[in-house]
Amino acid sequence: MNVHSAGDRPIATPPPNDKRRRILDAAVQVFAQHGFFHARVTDIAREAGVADGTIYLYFKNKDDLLISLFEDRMEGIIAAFRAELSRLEGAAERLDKFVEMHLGMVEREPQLAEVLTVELRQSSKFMREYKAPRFQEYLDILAEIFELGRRTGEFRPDLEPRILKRIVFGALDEVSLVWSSTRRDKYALADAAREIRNLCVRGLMASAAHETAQQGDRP
Amino acid sequence: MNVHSAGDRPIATPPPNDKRRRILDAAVQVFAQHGFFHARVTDIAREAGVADGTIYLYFKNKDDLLISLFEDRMEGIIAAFRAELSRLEGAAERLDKFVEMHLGMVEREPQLAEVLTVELRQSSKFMREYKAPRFQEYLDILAEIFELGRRTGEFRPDLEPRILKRIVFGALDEVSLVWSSTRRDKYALADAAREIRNLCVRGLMASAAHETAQQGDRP
Amino acid sequence: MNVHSAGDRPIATPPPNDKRRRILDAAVQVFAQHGFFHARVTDIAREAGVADGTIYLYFKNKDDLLISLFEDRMEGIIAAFRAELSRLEGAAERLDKFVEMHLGMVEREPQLAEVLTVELRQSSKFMREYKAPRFQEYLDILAEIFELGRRTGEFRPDLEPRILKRIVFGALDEVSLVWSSTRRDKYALADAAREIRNLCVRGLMASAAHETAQQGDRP
Amino acid sequence: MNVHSAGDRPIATPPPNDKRRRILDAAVQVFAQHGFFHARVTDIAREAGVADGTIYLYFKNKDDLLISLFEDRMEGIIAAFRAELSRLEGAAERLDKFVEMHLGMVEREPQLAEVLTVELRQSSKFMREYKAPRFQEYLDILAEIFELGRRTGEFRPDLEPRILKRIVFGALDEVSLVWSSTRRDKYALADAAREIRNLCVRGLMASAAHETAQQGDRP
DNA sequence: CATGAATGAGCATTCATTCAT
DNA sequence: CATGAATGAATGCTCATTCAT
Repeated sequence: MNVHSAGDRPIATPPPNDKRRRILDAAVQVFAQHGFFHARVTDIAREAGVADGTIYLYFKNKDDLLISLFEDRMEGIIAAFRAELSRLEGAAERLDKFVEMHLGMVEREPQLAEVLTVELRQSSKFMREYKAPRFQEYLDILAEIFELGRRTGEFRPDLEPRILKRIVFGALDEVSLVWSSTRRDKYALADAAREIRNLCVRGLMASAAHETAQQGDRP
Repeated sequence: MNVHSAGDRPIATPPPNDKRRRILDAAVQVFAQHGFFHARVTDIAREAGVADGTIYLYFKNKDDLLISLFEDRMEGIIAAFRAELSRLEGAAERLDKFVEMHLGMVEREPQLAEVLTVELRQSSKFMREYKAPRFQEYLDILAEIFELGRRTGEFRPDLEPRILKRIVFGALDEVSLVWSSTRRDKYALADAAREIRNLCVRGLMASAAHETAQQGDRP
Repeated sequence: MNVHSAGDRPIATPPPNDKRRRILDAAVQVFAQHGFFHARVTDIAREAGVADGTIYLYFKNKDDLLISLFEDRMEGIIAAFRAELSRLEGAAERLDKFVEMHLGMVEREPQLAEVLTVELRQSSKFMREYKAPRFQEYLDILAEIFELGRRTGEFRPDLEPRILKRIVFGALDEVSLVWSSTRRDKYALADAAREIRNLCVRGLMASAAHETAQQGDRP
Repeated sequence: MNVHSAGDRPIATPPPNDKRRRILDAAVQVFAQHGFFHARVTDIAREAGVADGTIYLYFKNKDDLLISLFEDRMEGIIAAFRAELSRLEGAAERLDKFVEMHLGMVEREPQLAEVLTVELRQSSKFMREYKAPRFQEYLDILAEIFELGRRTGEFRPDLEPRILKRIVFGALDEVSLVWSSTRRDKYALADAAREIRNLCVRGLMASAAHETAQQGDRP
């Protein structure tokens, strides 16, 4: 990302926190491949090209490594999402973009997606205290979209952003999980995106039926 | 369930497969409390009131215990769902019922719900081969509802049951997870049910906006 | 062996101690196949066609089963050896016969031979107290042959039966072990018998060399 | 052995592979005392003054520890034997030396002898694949002696080194086993050595009988 | 800062033995 | 006598974490 700054200093100077980054990158790979519990710290160290002990210079313990990984990656993702969304006006447009970006990320970095998705869940079991603030923030982007839509009258006034953010995230998450675990052979993520968008915009009911559905389509 | 028949036989008759059932019940508790990985076989044994070794008379190993638990419970759930749903006509009604039953189960047996939901995911990480056939069957109930709706014209003709079943399940699952992990203080599951139903029936858009939203917004 | 007596009683009457014998037979098979330590009592029970617990009606424990097996089989062997040897006059003839019978037994019942040979050794490690009286008796048959030869002047007067019995048994045992573990492909037991006999009768030295070897070498 | 060189270097220099050697030394003691199966890895660790886990840094598992122990010790023994034997001319002299060295080793290191002898046998039961190459090499030293004697005409031309090496090893082994397990009270190993030597040189037959049997050189 | 050898707590699993039927 | 389900003590091995260099 900060590629341009590279020329400013002698090339020999390693980027600050080179090791930390390499460890995090390695952790993504290893956690994604074996799952958090079966991942060995040694394997992460080897993958990162550092000694086992080095990991403990940057992270308190294995749990902390997962948490840090999560926070670190989410920070970037949240920033990117906010930047992109801020350029759009309507709530519907933004929701579309959110869905597109979420699934795009899954498609581009399936390993990362798997860690953020699957491993987070199980970790919440044993890290009861960890509230995953970045995850909340991520969800809040969604909530804000719903708020916006409600405020501007674009969306129904009776919708509950607090709940809807979970619903939409859950849908995205499940769809991503299937896609990445089945090695993308079942359906394209683009199809999933369209289906989610359709559900949000039109619901499930047959087009004409909509308004009429409530009153008169069964004579 | 068979409460009435209880009086018919001598009380002394021990329930068939008493031990197996007690172990499974104990496993639900212990897995839910500590998570699969942190759950100790010894704890399950103690909770079940049997010796450690007894567990291995009924299950191949700890993994098999989780899988068996999953299959066993899902079987009952699937049967109950099918029975209930078969009494309803419309796809929309059935979908409503499905949502209601899923969340009702979560509310009644949060521990079981957590195991079926959270632990299954992580287990799929390390039990790559386990395809969770009962879970597929459960999802298929959803898919069948969408098929039905599409066929009868009740639902949009362009919806994809294969994807939608994942979307709706993901939504239900996420909503359940939050509810059970936050100890129900955020919102009632009934609210979540209503929100999901609304999303399915009406989508997100403001009532009038619908058709117009697509064309009218961009003159 | 006692086949003739079978007709004397109703066929239905099972031979006394039928179970005990079946268990011992099974133990030979299972011990030979897996070794004493890796042999499971359950496997012996299955092979014998009895329940696990039944074994403990006839034997104190797994160790006792091995010991009993040993005593039981050795008893028969010793009796047979004594009977056969008593019909021969000379010590050399008897030694020949002993070698022939020992290796013959190995050839006919390799499984039994393996248990008596290999498993006994390791058991002596952990059953420090067990003196294997039948084994001593077996060795004594050999010692008696040497005694006889010494007394009659057939053998050298300076030989030590106490030690020679071990030497000859060790030779037989090792040769048997190799033969049975290599699945008889290296050499025939008959060759080994001849070699042992030659060693005893002629020693290793070239025929003429004998006396001269002792004096002529050191002038 | 390298006692003199001790003064040459700073005492602080730790022997290379200190831990590995200590573990092997400890294993000899513990295996000899309890037998392979009853020996606990924990006990070996304590005896070696290392942690349990340390053993697994040097050896794959308990089996591998036994095998490594065997290979390691045999290597030294084989080298020492070859060195010593190469200084002797005749086959008979070499055979004498072999017997002397084998029993000398048993006398000096009874624990090691017991492990190499007893535990190897039982291990071959469960480590079917392990061919004990060093043991073969050890036996081959014997075979070579017989070959030499046969070639030079010192020994009978009809002897079979392949079989005789087993016979002599078996004799030595059995004699050693008894000596070490009876805590040397029965006979001195020197007696056993003499007895084996006599058997090889003169056979068992009374002197007169001997030559007369063949030709009659004693009036 | 970095290393990686050493640590040792922790746990799933086995299997000889028992005993209620 | 016979059964075989149940027991629970016993142990090999793993791997997160430390710390001397």
